[in-house]
Amino acid sequence: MKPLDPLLSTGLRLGIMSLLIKLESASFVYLKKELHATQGNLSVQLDKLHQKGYIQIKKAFKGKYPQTLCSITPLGVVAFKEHVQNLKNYLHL
Amino acid sequence: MKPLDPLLSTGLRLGIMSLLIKLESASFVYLKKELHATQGNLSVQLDKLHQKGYIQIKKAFKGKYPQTLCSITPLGVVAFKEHVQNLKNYLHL
DNA sequence: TTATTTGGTTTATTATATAAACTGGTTTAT
DNA sequence: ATAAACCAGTTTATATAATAAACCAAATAA
Repeated sequence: MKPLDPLLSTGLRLGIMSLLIKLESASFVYLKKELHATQGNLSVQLDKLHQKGYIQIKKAFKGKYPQTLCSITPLGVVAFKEHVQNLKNYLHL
Repeated sequence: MKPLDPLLSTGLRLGIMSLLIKLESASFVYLKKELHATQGNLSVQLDKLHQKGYIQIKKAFKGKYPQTLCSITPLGVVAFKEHVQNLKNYLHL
């Protein structure tokens, strides 16, 4: 039984990665609504994923409002897929 | 996306449940070796699973040494299976 | 113009995980 | 017989993480 990546073990961070691997890009606001997350928590968890190089963050403006756009990195894709493979051993799938 | 059960999100606790749902009974020592866990950590995590009613703990003696035997409860089985179903949405399985 | 809303970040609090130290007893070596 | 090492854990302390609360800056509405 291989140890699991703690960065992908919490619901919120796994949710972020789960969405980003499908969508390839999502805004802060979208993630917040989709994952029922608070702003503060989402901000912090995005930061952690970013610091580990799992996601990329681009800041821009949508009209007059700021917008934070997130996308998964190649490293993030690998980490997510490995995590899924690993989890299968735990879940008996 | 339903929120995930935090009690089943960490590697060690998920590992414990994963083994117990297969074996229906395992000793402290066996779990420790199988999951590469420290005694202290394993002790604490078993307690948490027990307090939530996910596992049962029996203390006995094996020869002259004490032995802690763990088994999953019906509630634990349900929780584990629901967690697996939930996770599938995150993992795209 | 002063509230309220949007889109966040930062800081503080709470909870969690892990490691270190301790307990209680057994076996082995001296 | 006594000390040292080992077995099977628990308790406590410390480090890390998750969450909530407070804050910031600008835009819009009343």
